[in-house]
Amino acid sequence: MLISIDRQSPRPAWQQVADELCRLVATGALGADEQIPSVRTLALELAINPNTIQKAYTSLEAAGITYAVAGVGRFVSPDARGIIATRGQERLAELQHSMSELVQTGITQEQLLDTVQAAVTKGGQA
Amino acid sequence: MLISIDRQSPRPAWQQVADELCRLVATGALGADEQIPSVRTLALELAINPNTIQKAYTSLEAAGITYAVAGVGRFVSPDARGIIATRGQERLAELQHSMSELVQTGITQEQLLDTVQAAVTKGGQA
Amino acid sequence: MLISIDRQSPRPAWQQVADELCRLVATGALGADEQIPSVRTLALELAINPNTIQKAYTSLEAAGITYAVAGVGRFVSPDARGIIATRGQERLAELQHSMSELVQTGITQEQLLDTVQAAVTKGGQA
Amino acid sequence: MLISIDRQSPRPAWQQVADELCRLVATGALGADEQIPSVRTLALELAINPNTIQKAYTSLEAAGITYAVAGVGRFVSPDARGIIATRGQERLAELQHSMSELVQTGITQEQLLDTVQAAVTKGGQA
DNA sequence: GTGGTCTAGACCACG
DNA sequence: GTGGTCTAGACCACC
Repeated sequence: MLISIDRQSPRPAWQQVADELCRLVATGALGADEQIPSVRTLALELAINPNTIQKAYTSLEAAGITYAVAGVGRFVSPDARGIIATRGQERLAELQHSMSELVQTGITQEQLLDTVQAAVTKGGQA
Repeated sequence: MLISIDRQSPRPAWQQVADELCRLVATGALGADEQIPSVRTLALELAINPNTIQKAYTSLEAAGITYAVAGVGRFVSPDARGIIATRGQERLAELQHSMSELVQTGITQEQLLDTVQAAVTKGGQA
Repeated sequence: MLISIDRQSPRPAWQQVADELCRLVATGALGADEQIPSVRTLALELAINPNTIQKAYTSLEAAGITYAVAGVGRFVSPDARGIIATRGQERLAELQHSMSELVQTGITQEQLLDTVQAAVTKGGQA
Repeated sequence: MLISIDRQSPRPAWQQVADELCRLVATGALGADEQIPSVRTLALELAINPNTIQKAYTSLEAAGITYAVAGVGRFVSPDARGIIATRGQERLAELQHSMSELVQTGITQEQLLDTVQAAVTKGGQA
């Protein structure tokens, strides 16, 4: 379970956990109906409070990305990838907003294109 | 002064105020050594507590973007634009990170380039 | 925690608190990633308003000397000592300026050297 | 009247004016019983509020460094240099305190001695 | 009038 | 429990 969180990040820990799980699903490391670690297990592994994992799992379930089977465990929803893809479109819209702000402060189109290029190269490798 | 803040936003009010001031400086609406509204004036105008404005102004001064003259007022620092430009570069690095994450979830390079195009168009008009 | 502030001093309380923390880091009493007292705890101990401590801590964080983990606490930044050392160099430059002014009013080099000697003796003991 | 003040300095303007006059007396540019500029004149020259000059002059008179002759003007006291020299001793004590603090943060005696050397050289030239 | 500091008390998110 | 934000109102120094 290649999950890691940054405790110094301003981003809440529970959100980082949820994001990481989404990433594993998006990259195919976690397939449909595959089981994800229990709250207790993941809490021990990441050395953070179980409540934090619980909150992350609750948000994932609310979004329809996972489903729980009482007494058995949690599993990746069949349509998880679709939901995550939709979220990606929303984040893209936010990115556009950030970029247009940067343009106003003097960032050129060329710099943005270079950044895209670097991001694609970096993201493709990983 | 063309400053407005969104009280619904999760972003702290004081940060929004600071951002708006930065924007005015970046776009050239506020030049070097130009006076900015007093704490009380802006507080009245935006209908928020003076301490919140004070916090915004303190952060700007800590960043070297403005300077205060006791009993007189606050002014835009001569090297404010340079500092803001530097910040832009840092935000660009963060954007790259976000983009590489999106690439992993299936966003294509073409979609990113379209987003850049839209952002430049939108940012250039404003 | 061996922190004490002088309420009579013209120096703001929040700055005194920040200075004391820096001193503890500089002397090694507080090591990297070590936790510092919570806002409320220190406020009770020093019998001043929590907001004043908060202001001190915010300034330390802005300077990169500490970092906060939401819901957990504040910790000494790994490069805190380096930052404090840099600040020391800046204060040294200010001291030089003060000294050259004193020289103009008739203070001799010998008197300055005696002062340095006394300061080193005093500072070394503490 | 080689007087200049720094409006961006955290040091109050009236104190800067008083300091500058002290400096002129200490260096001998202004001799005993010599007349100093009127409040109005100096205010115009420095382009600052007359009240500020007034405050500076009041503090100088309270310290016995100048004396006023009603309807005529203000003049340097005969014992002005002595008073300023005494003040220098007090500032020296403050400097010692600052230096001992710096020593605690890791500044070495050698660095301090170098600083003294530089200050003497710089102050002697001026 | 200006900025700066401090107090008191409230609310929220995070863990 | 932690830190972060916001409000309300007070006092001070400076110009």
